[in-house]
Amino acid sequence: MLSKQQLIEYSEDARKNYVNHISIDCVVFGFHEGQMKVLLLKTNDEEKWYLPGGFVLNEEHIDNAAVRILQERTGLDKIFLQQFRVFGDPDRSKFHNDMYVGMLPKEENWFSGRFISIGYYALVDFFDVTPHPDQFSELCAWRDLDDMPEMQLDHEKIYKSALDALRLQLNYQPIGYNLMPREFTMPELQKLYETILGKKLDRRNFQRRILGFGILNRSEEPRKGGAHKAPYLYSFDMENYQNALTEGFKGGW
Amino acid sequence: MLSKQQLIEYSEDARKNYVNHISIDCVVFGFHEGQMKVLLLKTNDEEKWYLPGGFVLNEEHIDNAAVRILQERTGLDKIFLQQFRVFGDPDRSKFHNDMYVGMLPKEENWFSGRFISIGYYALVDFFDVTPHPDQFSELCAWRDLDDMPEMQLDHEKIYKSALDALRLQLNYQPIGYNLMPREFTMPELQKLYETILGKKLDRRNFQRRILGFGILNRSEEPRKGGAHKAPYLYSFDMENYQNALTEGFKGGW
DNA sequence: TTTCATAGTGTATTAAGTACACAATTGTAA
DNA sequence: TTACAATTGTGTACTTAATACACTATGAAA
Repeated sequence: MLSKQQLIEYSEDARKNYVNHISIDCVVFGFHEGQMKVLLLKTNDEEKWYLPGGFVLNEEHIDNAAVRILQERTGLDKIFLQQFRVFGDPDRSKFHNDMYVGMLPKEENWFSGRFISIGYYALVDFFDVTPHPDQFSELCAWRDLDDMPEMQLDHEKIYKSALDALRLQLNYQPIGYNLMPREFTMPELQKLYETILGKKLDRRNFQRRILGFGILNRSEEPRKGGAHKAPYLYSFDMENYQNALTEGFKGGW
Repeated sequence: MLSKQQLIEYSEDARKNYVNHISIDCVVFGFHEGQMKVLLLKTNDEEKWYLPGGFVLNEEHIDNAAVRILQERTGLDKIFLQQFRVFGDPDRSKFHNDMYVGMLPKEENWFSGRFISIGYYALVDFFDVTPHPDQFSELCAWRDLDDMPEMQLDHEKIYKSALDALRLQLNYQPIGYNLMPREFTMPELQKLYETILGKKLDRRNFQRRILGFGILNRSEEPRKGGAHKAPYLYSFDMENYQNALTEGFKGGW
Protein backbone atom coordinates (compact mmCIF):
# COMPACT_ATOMS: atom_id res chain seq x y z
CA MET A 1 0.00 0.00 0.00
CA LEU A 2 1.19 3.47 -0.85
CA SER A 3 1.87 6.21 1.67
CA LYS A 4 0.40 9.64 1.04
CA GLN A 5 3.69 10.88 -0.34
CA GLN A 6 3.96 7.88 -2.65
CA LEU A 7 0.41 8.40 -3.79
CA ILE A 8 1.16 12.00 -4.69
CA GLU A 9 4.20 10.95 -6.67
CA TYR A 10 2.35 8.09 -8.32
CA SER A 11 -0.51 10.36 -9.36
CA GLU A 12 1.88 12.92 -10.82
CA ASP A 13 3.77 10.29 -12.77
CA ALA A 14 0.58 8.69 -14.00
CA ARG A 15 -0.73 11.97 -15.31
CA LYS A 16 2.40 12.27 -17.41
CA ASN A 17 2.94 8.70 -18.49
CA TYR A 18 -0.55 7.35 -18.96
CA VAL A 19 -2.11 9.97 -21.19
CA ASN A 20 -4.29 7.99 -23.52
CA HIS A 21 -7.65 8.93 -24.95
CA ILE A 22 -10.36 6.40 -25.53
CA SER A 23 -12.44 6.48 -28.65
CA ILE A 24 -15.12 4.24 -30.04
CA ASP A 25 -15.31 3.19 -33.66
CA CYS A 26 -18.37 1.51 -35.08
CA VAL A 27 -18.69 -0.69 -38.11
CA VAL A 28 -22.34 -0.49 -39.12
CA PHE A 29 -23.43 -3.27 -41.44
CA GLY A 30 -26.57 -2.97 -43.52
CA PHE A 31 -27.98 -5.21 -46.22
CA HIS A 32 -29.70 -3.99 -49.35
CA GLU A 33 -30.34 -5.47 -52.77
CA GLY A 34 -28.14 -8.43 -52.12
CA GLN A 35 -25.25 -6.21 -51.10
CA MET A 36 -23.58 -5.85 -47.75
CA LYS A 37 -23.14 -2.19 -46.88
CA VAL A 38 -21.04 -0.30 -44.37
CA LEU A 39 -21.87 3.18 -43.12
CA LEU A 40 -18.97 5.59 -43.67
CA LEU A 41 -18.19 9.28 -43.27
CA LYS A 42 -16.10 11.66 -45.30
CA THR A 43 -15.06 15.29 -45.22
CA ASN A 44 -15.06 17.20 -48.47
CA ASP A 45 -11.40 18.18 -48.24
CA GLU A 46 -10.14 14.64 -47.74
CA GLU A 47 -10.43 11.74 -50.12
CA LYS A 48 -10.35 9.12 -47.41
CA TRP A 49 -13.39 7.86 -45.56
CA TYR A 50 -13.67 6.88 -41.93
CA LEU A 51 -15.89 4.96 -39.56
CA PRO A 52 -18.50 6.61 -37.36
CA GLY A 53 -16.98 7.13 -33.97
CA GLY A 54 -16.80 9.25 -30.88
CA PHE A 55 -15.82 9.37 -27.26
CA VAL A 56 -17.02 8.03 -23.94
CA LEU A 57 -18.54 10.58 -21.58
CA ASN A 58 -17.31 10.71 -18.01
CA GLU A 59 -20.07 8.75 -16.37
CA GLU A 60 -21.19 6.77 -19.38
CA HIS A 61 -21.09 3.03 -19.92
CA ILE A 62 -19.01 2.27 -23.00
CA ASP A 63 -21.85 0.30 -24.56
CA ASN A 64 -24.11 3.29 -24.11
CA ALA A 65 -21.51 5.51 -25.70
CA ALA A 66 -21.59 3.30 -28.79
CA VAL A 67 -25.37 3.39 -28.85
CA ARG A 68 -25.38 7.17 -28.49
CA ILE A 69 -22.85 7.62 -31.27
CA LEU A 70 -24.85 5.44 -33.62
CA GLN A 71 -28.10 7.12 -32.74
CA GLU A 72 -26.59 10.36 -33.87
CA ARG A 73 -25.39 8.88 -37.18
CA THR A 74 -28.34 6.68 -38.06
CA GLY A 75 -31.36 7.94 -36.14
CA LEU A 76 -31.91 4.42 -34.77
CA ASP A 77 -32.49 3.80 -31.11
CA LYS A 78 -32.52 0.03 -30.92
CA ILE A 79 -29.34 -1.28 -32.37
CA PHE A 80 -27.71 -4.68 -32.27
CA LEU A 81 -24.22 -3.85 -31.10
CA GLN A 82 -21.29 -6.08 -30.42
CA GLN A 83 -17.97 -5.07 -28.97
CA PHE A 84 -15.35 -7.03 -30.87
CA ARG A 85 -11.89 -5.76 -29.99
CA VAL A 86 -9.65 -2.89 -28.96
CA PHE A 87 -7.20 -1.22 -31.28
CA GLY A 88 -4.27 0.10 -29.37
CA ASP A 89 -1.42 0.57 -31.78
CA PRO A 90 0.43 3.73 -30.64
CA ASP A 91 0.74 4.86 -34.27
CA ARG A 92 -2.98 5.15 -34.60
CA SER A 93 -4.53 8.42 -33.59
CA LYS A 94 -7.94 9.89 -34.04
CA PHE A 95 -9.02 10.43 -37.61
CA HIS A 96 -8.59 14.18 -37.58
CA ASN A 97 -5.17 14.14 -36.11
CA ASP A 98 -3.50 15.05 -39.39
CA MET A 99 -6.06 17.63 -40.17
CA TYR A 100 -6.08 19.53 -36.95
CA VAL A 101 -2.67 18.89 -35.56
CA GLY A 102 -1.10 22.03 -36.94
CA MET A 103 -3.87 24.36 -35.92
CA LEU A 104 -3.23 24.44 -32.21
CA PRO A 105 -0.32 23.84 -29.84
CA LYS A 106 -0.08 20.23 -28.80
CA GLU A 107 -1.16 20.78 -25.21
CA GLU A 108 -4.34 22.53 -26.24
CA ASN A 109 -5.29 20.21 -29.07
CA TRP A 110 -7.39 17.22 -28.12
CA PHE A 111 -6.58 15.48 -31.38
CA SER A 112 -2.86 15.56 -30.86
CA GLY A 113 -3.14 12.84 -28.24
CA ARG A 114 -2.86 9.13 -28.68
CA PHE A 115 -6.13 7.22 -29.05
CA ILE A 116 -7.04 3.74 -28.05
CA SER A 117 -10.20 2.68 -29.82
CA ILE A 118 -12.85 0.20 -28.85
CA GLY A 119 -14.35 -1.45 -31.92
CA TYR A 120 -18.06 -2.21 -32.12
CA TYR A 121 -20.00 -3.66 -34.97
CA ALA A 122 -23.68 -3.09 -35.52
CA LEU A 123 -26.25 -4.87 -37.65
CA VAL A 124 -29.06 -2.60 -38.79
CA ASP A 125 -31.98 -2.53 -41.16
CA PHE A 126 -30.87 -0.58 -44.20
CA PHE A 127 -34.23 1.12 -44.66
CA ASP A 128 -34.48 2.36 -41.10
CA VAL A 129 -31.29 4.37 -41.34
CA THR A 130 -31.12 8.06 -42.14
CA PRO A 131 -27.42 8.82 -42.38
CA HIS A 132 -26.36 12.02 -40.59
CA PRO A 133 -22.85 13.44 -41.03
CA ASP A 134 -21.06 14.32 -37.81
CA GLN A 135 -19.57 17.70 -36.96
CA PHE A 136 -16.32 16.88 -38.73
CA SER A 137 -17.79 15.55 -41.93
CA GLU A 138 -19.90 16.60 -44.85
CA LEU A 139 -20.93 13.16 -45.98
CA CYS A 140 -22.36 10.10 -44.31
CA ALA A 141 -23.30 7.30 -46.67
CA TRP A 142 -23.52 3.57 -47.28
CA ARG A 143 -20.68 1.93 -49.14
CA ASP A 144 -20.72 -1.53 -50.67
CA LEU A 145 -18.60 -4.07 -48.87
CA ASP A 146 -17.03 -5.17 -52.14
CA ASP A 147 -16.37 -1.62 -53.23
CA MET A 148 -14.85 -0.02 -50.16
CA PRO A 149 -12.94 3.24 -50.59
CA GLU A 150 -9.57 4.10 -49.15
CA MET A 151 -9.87 4.78 -45.45
CA GLN A 152 -8.28 6.89 -42.75
CA LEU A 153 -5.67 5.42 -40.45
CA ASP A 154 -6.35 1.84 -39.43
CA HIS A 155 -10.05 1.96 -40.24
CA GLU A 156 -9.63 -0.58 -42.99
CA LYS A 157 -8.10 -2.96 -40.47
CA ILE A 158 -10.96 -2.26 -38.09
CA TYR A 159 -13.77 -2.98 -40.50
CA LYS A 160 -12.04 -6.11 -41.75
CA SER A 161 -11.63 -7.25 -38.19
CA ALA A 162 -15.32 -6.58 -37.62
CA LEU A 163 -16.17 -8.70 -40.62
CA ASP A 164 -14.07 -11.54 -39.24
CA ALA A 165 -15.88 -11.27 -35.92
CA LEU A 166 -19.21 -11.29 -37.70
CA ARG A 167 -18.24 -14.41 -39.66
CA LEU A 168 -17.22 -16.12 -36.47
CA GLN A 169 -20.54 -15.18 -34.94
CA LEU A 170 -22.39 -16.96 -37.75
CA ASN A 171 -21.04 -20.23 -36.44
CA TYR A 172 -22.67 -20.08 -33.09
CA GLN A 173 -25.34 -17.41 -33.15
CA PRO A 174 -28.31 -16.53 -35.33
CA ILE A 175 -27.93 -13.52 -37.56
CA GLY A 176 -30.44 -11.68 -39.64
CA TYR A 177 -33.12 -10.25 -37.43
CA ASN A 178 -31.47 -6.87 -37.48
CA LEU A 179 -30.54 -7.03 -41.14
CA MET A 180 -33.61 -8.45 -42.84
CA PRO A 181 -37.09 -6.97 -43.23
CA ARG A 182 -39.81 -8.53 -41.12
CA GLU A 183 -40.69 -11.02 -43.81
CA PHE A 184 -38.28 -12.49 -46.26
CA THR A 185 -37.78 -15.51 -48.46
CA MET A 186 -35.32 -18.29 -47.93
CA PRO A 187 -33.20 -17.30 -50.93
CA GLU A 188 -33.00 -13.75 -49.56
CA LEU A 189 -31.75 -14.96 -46.20
CA GLN A 190 -29.30 -17.22 -47.95
CA LYS A 191 -28.02 -14.27 -49.91
CA LEU A 192 -27.30 -12.50 -46.63
CA TYR A 193 -25.25 -15.41 -45.37
CA GLU A 194 -23.44 -15.70 -48.68
CA THR A 195 -22.61 -12.01 -48.63
CA ILE A 196 -21.24 -12.09 -45.13
CA LEU A 197 -19.22 -15.20 -45.83
CA GLY A 198 -18.18 -14.16 -49.30
CA LYS A 199 -19.02 -17.51 -50.82
CA LYS A 200 -21.87 -19.48 -52.36
CA LEU A 201 -23.85 -21.95 -50.29
CA ASP A 202 -25.94 -24.89 -51.41
CA ARG A 203 -29.64 -23.94 -51.41
CA ARG A 204 -30.92 -27.24 -50.11
CA ASN A 205 -28.37 -27.66 -47.36
CA PHE A 206 -28.71 -24.07 -46.28
CA GLN A 207 -32.47 -24.47 -45.95
CA ARG A 208 -32.19 -27.66 -43.96
CA ARG A 209 -29.63 -26.21 -41.63
CA ILE A 210 -31.30 -22.89 -40.97
CA LEU A 211 -34.67 -24.53 -40.44
CA GLY A 212 -32.98 -26.96 -38.08
CA PHE A 213 -32.15 -24.05 -35.79
CA GLY A 214 -35.86 -23.60 -35.19
CA ILE A 215 -35.75 -19.82 -35.32
CA LEU A 216 -37.96 -19.32 -38.38
CA ASN A 217 -41.70 -19.24 -38.88
CA ARG A 218 -43.10 -19.86 -42.34
CA SER A 219 -46.18 -17.82 -43.17
CA GLU A 220 -49.16 -19.40 -44.89
CA GLU A 221 -49.12 -17.30 -47.99
CA PRO A 222 -46.23 -17.27 -50.41
CA ARG A 223 -45.12 -13.97 -51.90
CA LYS A 224 -47.04 -13.32 -55.12
CA GLY A 225 -46.65 -11.02 -58.06
CA GLY A 226 -42.99 -11.59 -58.69
CA ALA A 227 -41.72 -13.47 -61.68
CA HIS A 228 -41.06 -17.18 -61.35
CA LYS A 229 -42.35 -19.53 -58.76
CA ALA A 230 -43.84 -17.81 -55.72
CA PRO A 231 -41.50 -18.27 -52.74
CA TYR A 232 -42.63 -18.81 -49.16
CA LEU A 233 -42.22 -15.98 -46.71
CA TYR A 234 -40.46 -16.45 -43.40
CA SER A 235 -40.08 -14.38 -40.27
CA PHE A 236 -37.99 -14.88 -37.17
CA ASP A 237 -39.47 -16.57 -34.14
CA MET A 238 -38.31 -14.01 -31.63
CA GLU A 239 -38.52 -16.24 -28.60
CA ASN A 240 -36.36 -18.94 -30.12
CA TYR A 241 -34.14 -16.36 -31.78
CA GLN A 242 -33.37 -14.64 -28.51
CA ASN A 243 -32.80 -17.95 -26.89
CA ALA A 244 -30.38 -19.00 -29.60
CA LEU A 245 -28.56 -15.67 -29.21
CA THR A 246 -27.81 -16.37 -25.58
CA GLU A 247 -27.46 -20.15 -25.78
CA GLY A 248 -25.46 -20.45 -28.96
CA PHE A 249 -25.86 -23.13 -31.60
CA LYS A 250 -23.30 -25.83 -31.08
CA GLY A 251 -21.90 -27.03 -27.82
CA GLY A 252 -18.48 -27.86 -29.14
CA TRP A 253 -16.90 -29.98 -26.45
CA MET B 1 -14.49 20.34 -40.69
CA LEU B 2 -13.93 22.50 -37.66
CA SER B 3 -12.64 26.04 -37.74
CA LYS B 4 -9.80 26.96 -35.41
CA GLN B 5 -12.23 28.51 -32.96
CA GLN B 6 -14.40 25.41 -33.01
CA LEU B 7 -11.37 23.21 -32.50
CA ILE B 8 -10.38 25.19 -29.43
CA GLU B 9 -13.86 24.85 -28.00
CA TYR B 10 -14.03 21.17 -28.88
CA SER B 11 -10.70 20.48 -27.23
CA GLU B 12 -11.72 22.30 -24.07
CA ASP B 13 -15.01 20.46 -23.87
CA ALA B 14 -13.36 17.14 -24.55
CA ARG B 15 -10.86 17.63 -21.77
CA LYS B 16 -13.77 18.08 -19.39
CA ASN B 17 -16.23 15.52 -20.69
CA TYR B 18 -14.03 12.67 -21.83
CA VAL B 19 -11.84 12.06 -18.81
CA ASN B 20 -11.44 8.33 -18.72
CA HIS B 21 -8.42 6.36 -17.68
CA ILE B 22 -7.50 3.10 -19.34
CA SER B 23 -6.30 0.18 -17.33
CA ILE B 24 -5.42 -3.37 -18.18
CA ASP B 25 -6.49 -6.36 -16.13
CA CYS B 26 -5.00 -9.77 -16.69
CA VAL B 27 -6.42 -13.16 -15.83
CA VAL B 28 -3.43 -15.47 -15.63
CA PHE B 29 -4.35 -19.14 -15.82
CA GLY B 30 -1.96 -21.82 -14.67
CA PHE B 31 -2.41 -25.54 -14.27
CA HIS B 32 -0.96 -27.60 -11.47
CA GLU B 33 -1.82 -30.96 -9.93
CA GLY B 34 -5.02 -31.24 -11.86
CA GLN B 35 -6.17 -27.84 -10.69
CA MET B 36 -6.74 -24.69 -12.69
CA LYS B 37 -5.14 -21.73 -10.96
CA VAL B 38 -5.47 -17.98 -11.28
CA LEU B 39 -2.81 -15.51 -10.21
CA LEU B 40 -4.18 -12.96 -7.75
CA LEU B 41 -2.94 -10.09 -5.60
CA LYS B 42 -3.93 -8.89 -2.18
CA THR B 43 -2.98 -6.14 0.24
CA ASN B 44 -2.66 -6.99 3.91
CA ASP B 45 -5.22 -4.42 5.03
CA GLU B 46 -7.95 -5.62 2.68
CA GLU B 47 -9.61 -9.00 2.61
CA LYS B 48 -10.45 -8.86 -1.07
CA TRP B 49 -8.16 -10.00 -3.85
CA TYR B 50 -7.66 -8.46 -7.25
CA LEU B 51 -6.29 -9.25 -10.67
CA PRO B 52 -2.83 -8.18 -11.81
CA GLY B 53 -3.19 -4.99 -13.77
CA GLY B 54 -1.69 -1.70 -14.76
CA PHE B 55 -1.76 1.11 -17.26
CA VAL B 56 -0.74 1.78 -20.83
CA LEU B 57 2.26 4.02 -21.32
CA ASN B 58 1.97 6.92 -23.71
CA GLU B 59 3.65 5.39 -26.71
CA GLU B 60 3.02 1.78 -25.85
CA HIS B 61 0.99 -0.79 -27.77
CA ILE B 62 -1.74 -2.11 -25.50
CA ASP B 63 -0.63 -5.70 -26.09
CA ASN B 64 2.87 -4.74 -25.00
CA ALA B 65 1.46 -3.08 -21.93
CA ALA B 66 -0.18 -6.36 -20.97
CA VAL B 67 3.06 -8.25 -21.59
CA ARG B 68 5.01 -5.73 -19.52
CA ILE B 69 2.55 -5.93 -16.64
CA LEU B 70 2.70 -9.71 -16.58
CA GLN B 71 6.47 -9.77 -16.81
CA GLU B 72 6.56 -7.75 -13.63
CA ARG B 73 4.16 -10.11 -11.84
CA THR B 74 5.40 -13.46 -13.11
CA GLY B 75 8.94 -13.01 -14.37
CA LEU B 76 7.93 -14.57 -17.68
CA ASP B 77 8.86 -12.94 -20.95
CA LYS B 78 7.05 -15.10 -23.47
CA ILE B 79 3.42 -15.22 -22.57
CA PHE B 80 0.39 -16.40 -24.47
CA LEU B 81 -1.94 -13.43 -24.17
CA GLN B 82 -5.39 -12.90 -25.54
CA GLN B 83 -7.42 -9.74 -25.35
CA PHE B 84 -10.98 -10.79 -24.65
CA ARG B 85 -13.10 -7.78 -23.83
CA VAL B 86 -13.38 -4.29 -22.41
CA PHE B 87 -15.08 -3.50 -19.14
CA GLY B 88 -16.54 -0.05 -19.19
CA ASP B 89 -19.16 0.18 -16.51
CA PRO B 90 -18.94 3.69 -15.05
CA ASP B 91 -19.34 2.28 -11.54
CA ARG B 92 -16.12 0.40 -11.82
CA SER B 93 -12.97 2.24 -10.87
CA LYS B 94 -9.47 1.14 -10.24
CA PHE B 95 -9.01 -1.30 -7.42
CA HIS B 96 -7.49 1.18 -5.01
CA ASN B 97 -10.10 3.79 -5.48
CA ASP B 98 -11.69 3.16 -2.10
CA MET B 99 -8.41 2.92 -0.38
CA TYR B 100 -6.80 6.06 -1.65
CA VAL B 101 -9.73 8.25 -2.44
CA GLY B 102 -9.74 10.09 0.87
CA MET B 103 -6.01 10.71 0.99
CA LEU B 104 -5.80 13.39 -1.67
CA PRO B 105 -8.10 15.96 -3.25
CA LYS B 106 -9.91 14.55 -6.26
CA GLU B 107 -8.01 16.58 -8.82
CA GLU B 108 -4.65 15.40 -7.60
CA ASN B 109 -5.55 11.76 -7.08
CA TRP B 110 -5.11 9.51 -10.09
CA PHE B 111 -7.29 6.84 -8.54
CA SER B 112 -10.31 9.08 -8.14
CA GLY B 113 -10.92 8.92 -11.90
CA ARG B 114 -13.08 6.52 -13.81
CA PHE B 115 -11.33 3.51 -15.34
CA ILE B 116 -12.10 1.58 -18.45
CA SER B 117 -10.32 -1.73 -18.37
CA ILE B 118 -9.13 -3.94 -21.18
CA GLY B 119 -9.28 -7.60 -20.18
CA TYR B 120 -6.55 -10.03 -21.20
CA TYR B 121 -6.18 -13.63 -20.31
CA ALA B 122 -2.90 -15.47 -20.24
CA LEU B 123 -2.00 -19.14 -20.23
CA VAL B 124 1.25 -19.89 -18.48
CA ASP B 125 3.30 -22.78 -17.19
CA PHE B 126 2.74 -22.95 -13.46
CA PHE B 127 6.34 -23.87 -12.69
CA ASP B 128 7.85 -21.01 -14.66
CA VAL B 129 6.11 -18.37 -12.62
CA THR B 130 7.63 -16.55 -9.70
CA PRO B 131 4.82 -14.40 -8.32
CA HIS B 132 5.87 -10.83 -7.49
CA PRO B 133 3.51 -8.50 -5.60
CA ASP B 134 3.07 -5.07 -7.16
CA GLN B 135 3.67 -1.77 -5.41
CA PHE B 136 0.17 -1.73 -3.96
CA SER B 137 0.10 -5.25 -2.62
CA GLU B 138 1.85 -7.48 -0.15
CA LEU B 139 0.78 -10.78 -1.64
CA CYS B 140 0.81 -12.32 -5.09
CA ALA B 141 -0.26 -15.95 -5.24
CA TRP B 142 -2.02 -18.68 -7.15
CA ARG B 143 -5.61 -19.42 -6.23
CA ASP B 144 -7.60 -22.48 -7.22
CA LEU B 145 -10.29 -21.85 -9.76
CA ASP B 146 -12.80 -23.77 -7.68
CA ASP B 147 -11.83 -21.98 -4.51
CA MET B 148 -11.71 -18.34 -5.54
CA PRO B 149 -11.78 -15.69 -2.82
CA GLU B 150 -13.92 -12.59 -2.73
CA MET B 151 -12.60 -10.04 -5.18
CA GLN B 152 -12.39 -6.29 -5.60
CA LEU B 153 -14.87 -4.44 -7.77
CA ASP B 154 -15.85 -6.30 -10.89
CA HIS B 155 -12.84 -8.58 -10.92
CA GLU B 156 -14.99 -11.62 -10.34
CA LYS B 157 -16.96 -10.72 -13.45
CA ILE B 158 -13.74 -10.24 -15.37
CA TYR B 159 -12.18 -13.59 -14.52
CA LYS B 160 -15.46 -15.39 -15.22
CA SER B 161 -15.67 -13.65 -18.54
CA ALA B 162 -12.09 -14.73 -19.25
CA LEU B 163 -13.02 -18.30 -18.46
CA ASP B 164 -15.93 -18.10 -20.90
CA ALA B 165 -13.63 -16.77 -23.58
CA LEU B 166 -11.15 -19.56 -22.88
CA ARG B 167 -13.90 -22.17 -23.16
CA LEU B 168 -14.98 -20.72 -26.46
CA GLN B 169 -11.42 -20.85 -27.66
CA LEU B 170 -11.27 -24.58 -26.98
CA ASN B 171 -13.77 -25.08 -29.77
CA TYR B 172 -11.64 -23.71 -32.53
CA GLN B 173 -8.07 -23.46 -31.32
CA PRO B 174 -5.54 -25.75 -29.67
CA ILE B 175 -4.80 -25.15 -26.01
CA GLY B 176 -2.21 -26.56 -23.75
CA TYR B 177 1.23 -25.67 -25.02
CA ASN B 178 1.45 -22.82 -22.55
CA LEU B 179 -0.13 -24.73 -19.72
CA MET B 180 1.45 -28.16 -19.87
CA PRO B 181 5.03 -29.23 -19.29
CA ARG B 182 7.00 -30.20 -22.38
CA GLU B 183 6.00 -33.82 -22.08
CA PHE B 184 2.73 -35.05 -20.71
CA THR B 185 0.40 -38.00 -20.84
CA MET B 186 -2.95 -38.14 -22.54
CA PRO B 187 -4.85 -38.36 -19.24
CA GLU B 188 -3.01 -35.26 -18.03
CA LEU B 189 -4.01 -33.30 -21.10
CA GLN B 190 -7.55 -34.54 -20.75
CA LYS B 191 -7.56 -33.34 -17.15
CA LEU B 192 -6.66 -29.86 -18.40
CA TYR B 193 -9.59 -29.83 -20.79
CA GLU B 194 -11.90 -31.18 -18.14
CA THR B 195 -10.78 -28.52 -15.71
CA ILE B 196 -11.31 -25.69 -18.14
CA LEU B 197 -14.69 -27.00 -19.19
CA GLY B 198 -15.73 -28.04 -15.72
CA LYS B 199 -16.96 -31.43 -16.83
CA LYS B 200 -15.84 -35.00 -17.47
CA LEU B 201 -14.95 -36.16 -20.94
CA ASP B 202 -14.84 -39.66 -22.38
CA ARG B 203 -11.24 -40.91 -22.48
CA ARG B 204 -11.49 -42.70 -25.79
CA ASN B 205 -13.34 -39.99 -27.63
CA PHE B 206 -11.07 -37.34 -26.23
CA GLN B 207 -8.02 -39.19 -27.44
CA ARG B 208 -9.41 -39.75 -30.91
CA ARG B 209 -10.40 -36.15 -31.27
CA ILE B 210 -7.24 -34.58 -29.96
CA LEU B 211 -5.07 -36.90 -32.03
CA GLY B 212 -7.20 -36.05 -35.04
CA PHE B 213 -6.03 -32.46 -34.77
CA GLY B 214 -2.54 -33.66 -35.61
CA ILE B 215 -0.81 -31.41 -33.11
CA LEU B 216 0.70 -34.10 -30.90
CA ASN B 217 3.80 -36.22 -31.16
CA ARG B 218 4.04 -39.43 -29.20
CA SER B 219 7.49 -40.23 -27.84
CA GLU B 220 8.92 -43.73 -28.12
CA GLU B 221 9.29 -44.35 -24.44
CA PRO B 222 6.38 -44.42 -22.03
CA ARG B 223 6.75 -42.82 -18.63
CA LYS B 224 8.05 -45.35 -16.17
CA GLY B 225 8.28 -45.63 -12.42
CA GLY B 226 4.77 -44.51 -11.62
CA ALA B 227 2.16 -46.85 -10.31
CA HIS B 228 -0.12 -48.65 -12.76
CA LYS B 229 0.39 -49.12 -16.44
CA ALA B 230 3.06 -46.88 -17.93
CA PRO B 231 1.40 -44.17 -20.02
CA TYR B 232 2.79 -42.82 -23.27
CA LEU B 233 4.30 -39.37 -23.29
CA TYR B 234 3.25 -36.73 -25.77
CA SER B 235 4.56 -33.35 -26.76
CA PHE B 236 3.14 -30.68 -29.03
CA ASP B 237 4.18 -30.54 -32.65
CA MET B 238 4.91 -26.84 -32.71
CA GLU B 239 4.62 -26.40 -36.45
CA ASN B 240 1.17 -27.92 -36.61
CA TYR B 241 0.21 -26.31 -33.33
CA GLN B 242 1.05 -22.83 -34.56
CA ASN B 243 -0.74 -23.55 -37.78
CA ALA B 244 -3.85 -24.68 -35.94
CA LEU B 245 -3.69 -21.54 -33.79
CA THR B 246 -3.96 -19.31 -36.83
CA GLU B 247 -6.14 -21.51 -38.99
CA GLY B 248 -8.61 -22.73 -36.39
CA PHE B 249 -10.15 -26.16 -36.21
CA LYS B 250 -13.55 -26.19 -37.81
CA GLY B 251 -14.72 -24.20 -40.75
CA GLY B 252 -18.28 -23.78 -39.59
CA TRP B 253 -20.17 -22.63 -42.67
C1' DT C 1 -0.76 -64.47 -7.36
C1' DT C 2 -4.59 -61.88 -6.83
C1' DT C 3 -6.54 -57.52 -6.81
C1' DC C 4 -7.11 -52.83 -8.04
C1' DA C 5 -6.38 -48.68 -10.37
C1' DT C 6 -5.05 -46.89 -14.48
C1' DA C 7 -3.78 -47.02 -19.53
C1' DG C 8 -4.42 -48.52 -24.37
C1' DT C 9 -7.42 -49.73 -28.14
C1' DG C 10 -11.84 -50.78 -31.26
C1' DT C 11 -16.54 -50.99 -32.85
C1' DA C 12 -21.41 -50.03 -33.42
C1' DT C 13 -24.76 -46.34 -33.52
C1' DT C 14 -26.37 -41.80 -34.20
C1' DA C 15 -26.17 -37.18 -35.82
C1' DA C 16 -24.37 -33.72 -38.84
C1' DG C 17 -22.46 -32.21 -43.11
C1' DT C 18 -22.03 -32.65 -48.14
C1' DA C 19 -23.23 -33.63 -52.87
C1' DC C 20 -26.44 -33.97 -56.08
C1' DA C 21 -31.35 -34.27 -59.25
C1' DC C 22 -35.86 -33.71 -60.31
C1' DA C 23 -40.49 -31.63 -60.14
C1' DA C 24 -43.42 -27.29 -59.70
C1' DT C 25 -44.52 -22.48 -60.64
C1' DT C 26 -44.71 -18.17 -63.18
C1' DG C 27 -43.61 -14.58 -66.57
C1' DT C 28 -41.91 -14.01 -71.26
C1' DA C 29 -40.97 -14.78 -75.99
C1' DA C 30 -42.03 -17.43 -79.95
C1' DT D 1 -51.15 -21.27 -76.48
C1' DT D 2 -47.15 -23.14 -76.03
C1' DA D 3 -42.38 -23.72 -75.27
C1' DC D 4 -38.77 -21.75 -72.57
C1' DA D 5 -35.99 -19.79 -68.95
C1' DA D 6 -35.52 -18.64 -64.35
C1' DT D 7 -36.50 -19.60 -59.91
C1' DT D 8 -38.40 -22.26 -55.95
C1' DG D 9 -39.49 -26.50 -53.30
C1' DT D 10 -38.27 -30.99 -51.88
C1' DG D 11 -35.72 -35.74 -51.15
C1' DT D 12 -32.05 -39.15 -51.02
C1' DA D 13 -27.53 -41.26 -50.98
C1' DC D 14 -22.92 -40.68 -49.22
C1' DT D 15 -19.35 -39.17 -46.16
C1' DT D 16 -17.66 -37.51 -42.00
C1' DA D 17 -17.89 -36.39 -37.19
C1' DA D 18 -19.81 -37.28 -32.60
C1' DT D 19 -21.29 -40.41 -29.13
C1' DA D 20 -21.75 -44.54 -26.35
C1' DC D 21 -19.81 -48.31 -24.73
C1' DA D 22 -16.34 -52.93 -23.42
C1' DC D 23 -12.51 -55.38 -23.49
C1' DT D 24 -7.40 -56.14 -22.81
C1' DA D 25 -2.81 -54.78 -20.76
C1' DT D 26 0.29 -53.23 -17.21
C1' DG D 27 2.36 -52.56 -12.70
C1' DA D 28 2.20 -51.77 -7.70
C1' DA D 29 0.41 -53.28 -3.47
C1' DA D 30 -2.03 -56.49 -0.62
